[in-house]
Amino acid sequence: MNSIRQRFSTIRHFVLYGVALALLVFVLKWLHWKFLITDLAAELYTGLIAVFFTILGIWVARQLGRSSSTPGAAEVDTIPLPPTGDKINMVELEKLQLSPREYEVLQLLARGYSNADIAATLFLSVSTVKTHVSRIFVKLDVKSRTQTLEKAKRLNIIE
Amino acid sequence: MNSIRQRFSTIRHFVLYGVALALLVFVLKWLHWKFLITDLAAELYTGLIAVFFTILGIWVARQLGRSSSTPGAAEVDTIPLPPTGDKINMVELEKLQLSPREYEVLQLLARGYSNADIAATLFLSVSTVKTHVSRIFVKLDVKSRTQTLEKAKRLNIIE
DNA sequence: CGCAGAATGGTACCAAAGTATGACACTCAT
DNA sequence: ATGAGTGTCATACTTTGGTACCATTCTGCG
Repeated sequence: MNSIRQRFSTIRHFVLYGVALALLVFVLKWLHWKFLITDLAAELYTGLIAVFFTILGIWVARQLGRSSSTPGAAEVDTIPLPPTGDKINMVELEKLQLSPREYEVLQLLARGYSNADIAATLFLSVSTVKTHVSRIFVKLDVKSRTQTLEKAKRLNIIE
Repeated sequence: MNSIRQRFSTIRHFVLYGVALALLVFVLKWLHWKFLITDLAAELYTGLIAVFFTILGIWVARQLGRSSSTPGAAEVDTIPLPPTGDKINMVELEKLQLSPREYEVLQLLARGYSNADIAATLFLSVSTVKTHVSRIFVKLDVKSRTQTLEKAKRLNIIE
């Protein structure tokens, strides 16, 4: 519950969601009108709705997935992590006191992402990524991203 | 694309996907017929398609989400993950055609060593280490040491 | 309300990583 | 002996990573 509230707590998210919904209604109305004119549009109608809602579903899943992958979030909202082989060491993870955002960055870091990659993925500036990464270094007591990877792998705090 | 293939590699996935598609076609056909009878069904038609594809989108996202990582280079791996335990995957290791010295460097690299660290450990100059590392990058098809670590971990070619 | 903490972003600067290219010596098999 | 492969090292250059310091905005809490 908290994580959902947290996700949509910023104004930006509300605006984005609103715009998306408005766009959806608009497209549906337009398609509906178009649909009444010619029968050929029926297939197009179906197809477009399918594509739109598939993308919407992906987006929803990603939104939910983000909040479910944060540490310290005691309650996970309905969506459990997909069956991963080895479990993440939550004990060690809690010890590090990483913020949710920092853990997100850490996960991308562990996949070999560059700062620019992380920035692009999370829609951040490189500056912000650097800030997060630096804080991660302090909390993990390491001096480089390769050491971070090694330690994260050793502590088993990433999938 | 390859990650998708990887996801659908098991027979169970094929069966599930086939059943889902068959069900979809059936429902669509039925709804289409129903639609010709009464105009009220149009809204239901749209709604059901929307719900179905939203769920499909969520499913797709969750299938792709946890394993597909596309850093800047946008290169995809064809290698199926070997479910080996702790032993080093000699098969993959041989494929890479790393020279003995290169493998030595790789092992230190995987421990989070900097180029200077590696040079000091192996009694080499930093230049030499850089050369080795560059060749490792080419053979592993990566662009940075963090990507190297990630891939080496995934291929299970280091301890 | 005011404050702490999280998240974001910026500038400036230095260190490290990475690329490109060339060179030299050694081994080993054809 | 010749060429391929390896290992070594160098210079010059570009890119990325990392640190330090500061500012702004938003949220949660007492």
